[in-house]
Amino acid sequence: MIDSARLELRHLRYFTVVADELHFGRAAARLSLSQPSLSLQVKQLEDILGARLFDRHSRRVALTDAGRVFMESALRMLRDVDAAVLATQQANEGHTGTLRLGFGPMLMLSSLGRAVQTYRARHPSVQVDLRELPTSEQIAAVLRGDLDVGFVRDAEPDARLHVEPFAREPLLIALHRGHPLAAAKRLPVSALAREPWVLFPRAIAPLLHEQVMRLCREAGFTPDVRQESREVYTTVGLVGAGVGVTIVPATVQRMSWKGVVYRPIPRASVQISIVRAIGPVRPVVEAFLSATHKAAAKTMKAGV
Amino acid sequence: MIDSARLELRHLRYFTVVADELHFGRAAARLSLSQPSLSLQVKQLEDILGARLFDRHSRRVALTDAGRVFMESALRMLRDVDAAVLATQQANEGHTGTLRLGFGPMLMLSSLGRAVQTYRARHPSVQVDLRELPTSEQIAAVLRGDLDVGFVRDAEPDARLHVEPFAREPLLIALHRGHPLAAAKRLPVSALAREPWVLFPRAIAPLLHEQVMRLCREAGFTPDVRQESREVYTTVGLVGAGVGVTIVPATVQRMSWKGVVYRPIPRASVQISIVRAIGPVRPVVEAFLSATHKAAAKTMKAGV
DNA sequence: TAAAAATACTCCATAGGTATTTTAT
DNA sequence: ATAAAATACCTATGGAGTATTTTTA
Repeated sequence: MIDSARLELRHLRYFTVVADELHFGRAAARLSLSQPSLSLQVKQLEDILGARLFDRHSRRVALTDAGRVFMESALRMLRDVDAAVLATQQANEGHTGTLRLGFGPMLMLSSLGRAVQTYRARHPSVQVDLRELPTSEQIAAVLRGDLDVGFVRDAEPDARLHVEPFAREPLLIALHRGHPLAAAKRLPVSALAREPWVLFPRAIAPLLHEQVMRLCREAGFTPDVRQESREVYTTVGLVGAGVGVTIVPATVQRMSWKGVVYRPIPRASVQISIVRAIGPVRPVVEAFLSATHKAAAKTMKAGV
Repeated sequence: MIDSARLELRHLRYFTVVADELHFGRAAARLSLSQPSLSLQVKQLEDILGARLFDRHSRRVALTDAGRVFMESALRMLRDVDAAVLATQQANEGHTGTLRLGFGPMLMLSSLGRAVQTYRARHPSVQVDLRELPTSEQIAAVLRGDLDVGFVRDAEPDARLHVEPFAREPLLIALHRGHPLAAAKRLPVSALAREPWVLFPRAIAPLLHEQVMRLCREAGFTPDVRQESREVYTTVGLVGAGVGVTIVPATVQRMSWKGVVYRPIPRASVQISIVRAIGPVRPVVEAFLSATHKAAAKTMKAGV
């Protein structure tokens, strides 16, 4: 007689109050229920369990041994129910869960890093997985569903993706400190026309690559790329070694590499975009995005 | 909106199947339910929780983060429910709980001890509390509800108590091994007429005391009690020290005291009774009593 | 005798059914 | 075009109410 399928939380709620009051009348009042209805439900519970839970003497109600055992379980289960409801609501509001973020080279050293730190502090129950990846890999991961959000420097329009601006990052000329041009505080891009260049391959970040090319074109030359390098770290290393000059996003400055100096390029900046798959957004992601947008607005105002 | 009071186990049962199948139609079939009814109940659950649990695409159903969180809790709670029902039934059938037994001096060394050992082995989840107490204290404890069952050697009729026979215990003459009478293998009670006696006070066990007196009366004398002693252990010790002779229940022989010898008294025995409060009997007690009666019947047959 | 639970009934809220529509692939 | 969930509407089980009886201290 595995009749426990008929058991409902209602039975537990009623039972615990009766067990607490040891008086059907008072218990019924506490439950805003009539005494006969309550008696019936308790009786039904005893029937389902196949166990008597109360000893009814007309002047006194007492728990049986089985009743005491069931009372312990019932109280724990009702507590668990509340906890489960709460946990579910927390998850629904994006306060718990896992957030998988991708970001382009060194972007964690930019304002994005501060935004993530703030978010983590305010959502300690969210596990944030961070992965530094080139644009193409971020986009592939986002499309596969392996990544919730990507922060990329050169988002191309894509029908399968939702792209929105996050921040702008100035571009800088990077050159060896011992280089004759390093003497000047301000340096036009045109000054780099005759210099050997170090640059990442186009495939790594097509839009950024295009932008660098445009800057050169506007300065009246095509850069003489002597050395390609897939990693910014390597690129800057090569500049520091005097192999050539290059143009990098401003955040790279944070990694103050010995022997490399940076010079601003007025009005030249790259767009950092937030990339995610179209369609429904998980609550954790939703919460992160809204927090991030607020942070972005703040840094905008602060002018950083 | 603490609407979780509307939550029922039905919701959990339905939800877990849908979450398992990720298909409302198949889940409904597994639950022997129509698809619309199931959809409605799941919707109601989502309303109660204030959280969406499934992402419904017309060809595919997927759990949300909140749904995954709730699924874990729901499965655990349903397991707990079954466990609670089982534990309650176990308690109801007397397989768990606490059994508080009282017993007269040394009775654990008699067949009662074996009965208790057997019961413990067969009911390992029952906690058996044992207390050696004189008759009067056992009766008081049983009446207070501090003791479930008492095993006493001299149960007087009492309207507030339920008394039934458990076993009979022969009576023995106890005397010092160096005593001249110790030479005889068989010894009539009348031989003790001129001897000094050691005996417990009447209040300790009125019926047993009365029985000893009757045996002496039938042998034609009144015992000359030189020393009273409340504890059997002490009484036997005094006999061993040569202070006097006495009559004791046979179980006392088990404690083979140096210098004390025992001689049978034909046809003289004391009734060991099971004493408990009238009224409903807890399942553990019920199970113990029926086991004990079986054990008693067996030792009867075996003639021990 | 009186307090308290159990019975006997009535009612309606809602779980569940059937038929159909909507939706997204 | 079709599979699958949602919607609309209906039915009936059973939870809850009122009135009353039964029980035992």
